[in-house]
Order: sequence, then C-alpha cells, then structure tokens
Amino acid sequence: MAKRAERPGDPAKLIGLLWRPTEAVSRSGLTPKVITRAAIALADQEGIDALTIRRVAGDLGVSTMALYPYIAGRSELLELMLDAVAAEVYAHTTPPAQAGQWRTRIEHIAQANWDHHMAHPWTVDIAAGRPVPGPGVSGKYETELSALDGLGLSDIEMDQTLTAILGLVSNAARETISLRRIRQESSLTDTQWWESVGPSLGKAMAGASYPVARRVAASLGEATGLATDPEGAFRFGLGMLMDGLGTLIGARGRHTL
Amino acid sequence: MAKRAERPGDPAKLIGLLWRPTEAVSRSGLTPKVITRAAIALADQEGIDALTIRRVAGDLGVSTMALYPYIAGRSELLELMLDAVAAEVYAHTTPPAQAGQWRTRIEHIAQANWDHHMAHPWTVDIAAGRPVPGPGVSGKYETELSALDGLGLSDIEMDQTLTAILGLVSNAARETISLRRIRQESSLTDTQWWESVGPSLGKAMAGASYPVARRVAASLGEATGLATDPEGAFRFGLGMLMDGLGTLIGARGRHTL
DNA sequence: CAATGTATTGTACTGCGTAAGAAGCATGAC
DNA sequence: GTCATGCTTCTTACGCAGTACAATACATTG
Repeated sequence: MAKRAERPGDPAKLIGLLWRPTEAVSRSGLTPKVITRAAIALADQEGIDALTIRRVAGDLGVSTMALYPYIAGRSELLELMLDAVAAEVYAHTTPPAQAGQWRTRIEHIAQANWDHHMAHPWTVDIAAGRPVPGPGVSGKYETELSALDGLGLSDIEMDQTLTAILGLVSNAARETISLRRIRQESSLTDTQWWESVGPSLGKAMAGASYPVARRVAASLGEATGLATDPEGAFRFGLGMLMDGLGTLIGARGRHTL
Repeated sequence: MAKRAERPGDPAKLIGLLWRPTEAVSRSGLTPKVITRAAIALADQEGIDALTIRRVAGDLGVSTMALYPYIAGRSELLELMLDAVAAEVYAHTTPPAQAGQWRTRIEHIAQANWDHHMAHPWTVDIAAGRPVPGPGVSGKYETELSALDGLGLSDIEMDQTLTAILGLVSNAARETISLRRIRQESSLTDTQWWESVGPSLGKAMAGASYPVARRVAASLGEATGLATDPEGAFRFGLGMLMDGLGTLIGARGRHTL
C-alpha cells in the first residue's frame, strides 16, 4: 500500500502505446510488447506487489531506467498489461453459437472472465482509472456486448447487464484470490487457523449474540468447511441475475444453479 | 502501490484489539479507538494513500512510533478502521419494518451500503484478508441476514444472496469513486478530457471496427454524458437480481428499475 | 525522593518510483 | 576510415514509505 510519486500520466501517450506500439527494435531489443509480456509473467507468478520497475528491468537484463522510454511509467505499464491480457480472454475458447440459448452465452462470458481472473490474479488488484480502452479491452467489450445483442434490451440495458455480470465475477474472483493468497502466505491451513483463532474469538464474543449470523455461519462451515464461499456465491448470484433477465425480456428462463 | 515490509500480523492480537479495546488512557491520551478515529477522519478526507502511520501520528501530535503499542501495525489499523465504520452503516437509518416487503428491505440494505461507501471512499480500496470479524462487521452481517431471513431461502442461499447484493453495490461504488477521484485530480472536465483524447483515439482506432460497442457507447454517451454509468448499472442489476430472487422464492416481485 | 518499568522518541535500514545528467553506441557524412 | 550527431541506456540521488532497535522521558510505587 501507499504509492509513491506517480505522475498523473499523459492520456495521449497512453493511447499511442496502446494502439500503435513501437515495433522497432532498438539495441537492447526492448519494445513495449516485450516489456509488457515480461511484466505479465512476473505478476502472474509473484503478484503485483512483486511487480516493480526494478524487478522487470532485472528480469529483462537491463537497467531500471532503460524501460522508461518504452513504457511511460508504472501506471501506463499496468494499463498495457490489462489490455494485453484482455485480448486473450476469449482467445482460447470456442464461443457458443450466436443462435444458441442466451443463458449459455452469458455463462460462457462469465466462465471466461472467471478463468481470466484465475489465470492473472493481479487483474483484481488494479483500480480502474479513467478508461482509455485499448484494442484488447475494446475487442473484449465487443464480444461480450454481441452476446447480449438482439435480446430486446436497450443499448444502455445491455451495458448495465454486462456490468452486473462482470461485477459478480470479479467480486467473487477477488475474494477467492484473496483467500488463496492468505493461505499460501500464512502456511497455516484453514483448520489450523480457526483452531488458533476460534477459542479467543469465542471468548471475546461472549456476551454478544448474533443469532442469525451464528446459524448461517454454522451452516456455511458445515457445507463448505469455510466461513465464506465466493465461487458458490458467484454462481448462485449469476443464476438469480439470469432469472431476472429472463423475466425482463420475457424469455422465461429457468433457474439452473 | 507496492507495499513494503508488512509483517503477516498476529490474528490473536487483532481479535483482542477488535473485541477488547484498551480503554486505559496513558499519558499521551492514546487508545486504539482514538487512533482509529483519527485514521478514519484522515482517510475520509484525503484517501488511503494519504493514510500513513507518520501522518496519523502527526495529526495526533505524537511521534510516529508512539502508535505501535496501540495498533499492531498498519494492516491491523486498517482492520480496526473497517470494523469501526461497519458499525455505523445502519446507525443513522431507520430500518423498514420487518413485516414489510422484502424488496424494500433489500433496497434499504443496498442503499445503506452505497451511502457507506460514498461516506468512506477508502472502503473500496482495501483488499480483504482472512476475515476476522469484529463487533462492527458482525453486527452489520446480523442486520443484513435478518432482512433475508424467513423468505424461504436456505442459510447458504441467504449468505450468497447477500454476497451478490453487496458485491453489486461495492463494484458500482468502486467505479464511481474511481471516476470521481480522477476528475478531481486531473482538473479536466470529462468533456475537456474527451476533447483532448477523442481525436487521437479516433485516429488510432481507425481501421478497427467494433460495431456493437460503438453503438452502445454512443447511446451511453447521449443518455448520461459519460462513457460509463456505474450507479445506473448498480440499480439496474439490483432490480434484476431481486426479480430473480422473486422467482426463486415464488413471491412474484415486479421489476421496478 | 529514589527506583523501576513502561510509554515515547530518535535514528536507521530497506525498498519503492522516478528525475536528472553522464556515458555509450549506431548511423550517416565526408 | 574517421568523426560528429542524436537517441538509448546507465548511474546516481531524492523523497517517502513501514517498522526494527536502542535510547530516553515519564508516572507510579515504595
């Protein structure tokens, strides 16, 4: 946490980087694409906290400041990374036929985004700025909107439906990834952790009574062994959302969980 | 971005801080509560990036290291802050009668959480860790689950429904706050920004064609003057979600937008 | 009033993004 | 082949973060 001097970032420069990347190879072999790829690989393996300019430069075998002419700064690099991975979201899947059921299409979108977040966990950590869509993000948006086109929704409703779907996915992904990270770092299993924490928590909470919360937490613990089940919540929420969408467009979808 | 040495943090200590805060006032007048309050005030006004231990200590008129005996470290302070504001979410609202319509109750929850995020924008920036619920969070959870109790949902479904609702809210809040921040920082209005960016973007995108995306973006721009409308998406998504919930529990709710 | 233990402070370490200027290297002109 | 030109790359240094560690100031007890 707590960022250091990060210049505002020039939008025009960013657009250039996104849409017209320099292909010319200079004497070190650096290009925005090469740097972005190295940065993505690093972030995939070690998380954004490990993604420092120094480290990326080190991985590429050049000095820290050598990167700055190609990427404008750290925040621009993050945008380049986001756009690059966005271009891959639907690259390795065969989309269901456009004529197919809309529920299938939506589930395909949700699943692809889920897989995307799981493959690149750092994508849930980046706070979106003023959106400057690059080719990857634009293509992804186009693909997703197309799946919602022709259902009888207005343009605005299409966008809002998509936002809701992607929001459910990214929320669940964020929580799942957060849990996974903590498990890796703490070297304690969930059971061990609860055993160490449970007693003192029970003692501390003595007196306060949360009847419904206690009942629900107990049920959750029995069913999933965890205090929280983000992926389950996501699939359930998506089902409800699609039911609501079915009602809205009069297509009478059935809830499938 | 990029955090520095942040110890893992002792869960047991955190539980103690959350549930049995030291009331004893030492010679400087410091207590966890006082520090937490100061930190919240600072974060509310200047954002989490401004929330440094040094700064909080300065605001309280003590040296940096004086805080460490009371809060265990920065991450524990964040947890204390989150729990403290969670306790306030429903403090200043009169909840609708339990006997009332469930849609009203859910809308009340969503609205309270929306207001909460708007009052404390930093709440959308904090990555959740392994959940160690304090009294504030627990009380909030209890209140929210109670609003969903008795609708015929299973315990797990209640939790998942709540997760979906709160997810929609926090996503929309995150985007809204992000946009607001950028507007404040860039000192350019949205119109000015688009005027500066639009032309080069248009030129860059020449050749690529995104028919649906272009149409939808145009509609969005006309309707809201913006490329994105998080709050609208949130209200629309919530409506759909509640419609789906209505279908599920057979209560036949009507979509109200 | 002295002794003791804790609350507080000062100093220092490491690591970050990046500004500024020095140095290195490829390229074209003669 | 030699050399000036101009971009590329590297070195150095600044400011600021969290917090470890040791020294100091203070309140309390006898």
